[in-house]
Amino acid sequence: MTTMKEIAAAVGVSTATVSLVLNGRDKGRVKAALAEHVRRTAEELGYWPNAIARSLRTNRSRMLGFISVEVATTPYAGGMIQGAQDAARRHGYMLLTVSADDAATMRDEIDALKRYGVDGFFYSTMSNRRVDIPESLDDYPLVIVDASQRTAEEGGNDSSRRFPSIEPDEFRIGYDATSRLLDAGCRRIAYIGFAADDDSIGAANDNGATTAAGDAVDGAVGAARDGGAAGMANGDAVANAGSLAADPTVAQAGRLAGYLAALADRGVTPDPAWQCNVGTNGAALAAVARLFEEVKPDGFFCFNDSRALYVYEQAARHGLEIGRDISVVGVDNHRVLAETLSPQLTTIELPHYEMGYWAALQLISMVEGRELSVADAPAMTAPLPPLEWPVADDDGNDSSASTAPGSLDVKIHCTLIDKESVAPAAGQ
Amino acid sequence: MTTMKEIAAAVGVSTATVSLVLNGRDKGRVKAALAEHVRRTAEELGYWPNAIARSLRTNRSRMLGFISVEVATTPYAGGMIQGAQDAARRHGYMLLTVSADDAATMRDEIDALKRYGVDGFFYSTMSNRRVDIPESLDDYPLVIVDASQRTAEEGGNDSSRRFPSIEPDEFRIGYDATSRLLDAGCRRIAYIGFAADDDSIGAANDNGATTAAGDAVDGAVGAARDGGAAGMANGDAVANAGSLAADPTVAQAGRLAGYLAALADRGVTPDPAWQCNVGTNGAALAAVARLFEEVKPDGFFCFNDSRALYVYEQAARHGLEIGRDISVVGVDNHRVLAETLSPQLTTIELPHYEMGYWAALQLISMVEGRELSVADAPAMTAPLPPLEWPVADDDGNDSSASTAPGSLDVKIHCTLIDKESVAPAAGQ
DNA sequence: GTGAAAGCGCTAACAT
DNA sequence: ATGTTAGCGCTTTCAC
Repeated sequence: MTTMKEIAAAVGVSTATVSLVLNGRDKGRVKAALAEHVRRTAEELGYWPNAIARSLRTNRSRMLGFISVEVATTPYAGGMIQGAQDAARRHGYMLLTVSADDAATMRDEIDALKRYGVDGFFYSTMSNRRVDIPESLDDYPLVIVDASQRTAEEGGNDSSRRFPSIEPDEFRIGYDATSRLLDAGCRRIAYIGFAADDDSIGAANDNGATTAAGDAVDGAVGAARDGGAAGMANGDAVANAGSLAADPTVAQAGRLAGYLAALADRGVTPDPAWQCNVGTNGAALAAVARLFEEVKPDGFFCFNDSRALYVYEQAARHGLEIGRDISVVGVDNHRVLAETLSPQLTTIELPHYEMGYWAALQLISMVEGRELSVADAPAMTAPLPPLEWPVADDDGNDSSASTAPGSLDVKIHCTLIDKESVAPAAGQ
Repeated sequence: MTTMKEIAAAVGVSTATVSLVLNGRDKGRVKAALAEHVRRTAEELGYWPNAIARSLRTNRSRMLGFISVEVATTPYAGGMIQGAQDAARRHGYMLLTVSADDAATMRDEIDALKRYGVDGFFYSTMSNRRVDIPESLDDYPLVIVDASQRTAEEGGNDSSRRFPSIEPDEFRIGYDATSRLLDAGCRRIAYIGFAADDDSIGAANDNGATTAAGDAVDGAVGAARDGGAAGMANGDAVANAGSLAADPTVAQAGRLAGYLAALADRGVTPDPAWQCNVGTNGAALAAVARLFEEVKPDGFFCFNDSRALYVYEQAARHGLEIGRDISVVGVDNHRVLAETLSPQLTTIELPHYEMGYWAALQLISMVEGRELSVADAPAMTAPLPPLEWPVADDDGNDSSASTAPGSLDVKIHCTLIDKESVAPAAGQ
């Protein structure tokens, strides 16, 4: 491994000079010809800076910790990580990815990452929800991906800093999907939503509960429409305080609110019986079967593509052809299903890659204390909002951080990919 | 951040003494009482070693590079990485995960990882296949995960070292799955196999091609049965030389061979028409539909759970109940589908977590030049073979590496999870 | 403009 | 048995 010392010896200068030149700080300090000589020699000798030595000296590692909850079971985590990695690499950073499913592991992993000297953190979850950021991360630059921070009023960490986050615009997902179905002529539009498995029977399939849930979310429509995450501070979220387990309440409430708002805007009165919040497997399939038999919807908006599968199964069972007899729009959480059904299923794509990319740019700009150009982002399907975040001063005090604007929570628009699962003018 | 210097000052000894004690090298060098004092002070001051400084000094970073091809699109990569990470953490290592889909990116990522000073590499692919390890990795400890190395005879890098690898026992997957169906009483057992999308029509659905393919694989049965990967050195693999793209030939050939062998062992003569190698989406669905109509199998062994979906869809369409009218066994490549279908679909689980875990133990043992205990592996469903690999000497020469035994390719047994999709005694 | 020197936090060889 | 010293490769004053 070539070192600066060797280059210095070869050229006949000091290592200081080599360092200046190779770091581009030679402007007006080193004669151009000499600088050129140094650069050429470095090239010839195949020199690469030793990242570790540099880190020791500068106290910057150019490494970023990517903490995610439940990567192992999350098929789309890869896209997010890939996006973050691509952006990171482009700016000379490397990712240390780590997964933590419980508080103890989380603490250990954070400690480990700190000891390895990461410059900042990503904090990401398996499904969009409100999270508490561990206090031990308070002193570091951090960006939340596919989640947002629980406020103190919601029972969150009140001591904690406010961190920027990026998440899908859940309300708009529901709104766009439902609008697409309405455009196609559907009038009895079902929502196959999310319910935790242990109460998949309860919620939407029993009439009383359905109405209650419908009402609760109904009240949230106005707020959600303004881009706020109000209405998600519900009992469930609070009950799950401190837990790292899956809890897609934000996604569920947001998409449902969008669904209801779209119906309302088009003068369609939603029937609570159209809502079918299900868990997985047999019970879910049975619930969807009942929906087919009792409600006979002509359109289906599915919380995710995994749930769309139940609709496909039941359609087959009932001899209905999707894209002719009924229409289906799903949210593409799971790339696997895209592999199997993509040419058929109209989906709203969750821009995991883009969120990861954006988050990395944001994080690096925080770490380096300068704005980053978003221009070089490759193949970004979703528009990136401007980066903004108060910068730490030299003492490491992020003086203005605690007063950071709420707008740090960026909601990213997700595009609808039209496929044959939606009939031009559906009707049963 | 507390440093050794501060501890040394507080205790009144030199940093050298502190270093010895804190690294457990004080046995017979430092008085027990003093050592205890040092340890207590370190604890009180909240000391944690600075990994970067240590790395600079020791030339070991305790970081491992995890190179994977196409993580972003691979839902199960998470499990593998999780396994590797858990094992790594347990031994004080950290993972730098990186994904590369083309040769240029691969080169860049490898360079970057080297500069960050990783001690060794994982090399993993999206689906079990024969790979060439980039020559630039020849000087590092490396373990291949869910893949194996192409030999020179197969057209591989002849200059390269032989690296240990871990992969599923594909032959046995096919054998076990098919045996399970035979046990249940199935006699017309279809194989829904893998075909690249662009020729999903060609191979198994046209009679001539089917026979040819069947024959080719047939010849490989004997070899595969012995645990060798022979028969996989086929035209496809060679044609894909140097490409990083998906090419599940090993998995496809292995599972098919196992399927054929199981049938043969039970005296069932396989009909080439039973083989239905498909790609994805509409064409795949149509091919499976034809199979249902023309062949009417009573059992289905599916290359993966994604392909099992087509069977579920067609069963629904034909009013057949899975687990009563027909039986299905799939390979659980995609955890997402397990979420949706697991209580129904009998699967052979690919032990991604275990492979990652094993690979990490193997890699760390290579890095540290000592055997690692496998005893502490948590929840390993598959038995781990003993770790073995020649150790580099002090000069960094891995003298014996080039003569490493072929047994370094470890095939891991995958367990079958019985679910209701297989009828106790099926028959149509 | 350039070089000498100090030092980031740690470990290991070499004194005592 | 304990301490002293040198130095990993780099950056960064500060002299010249």
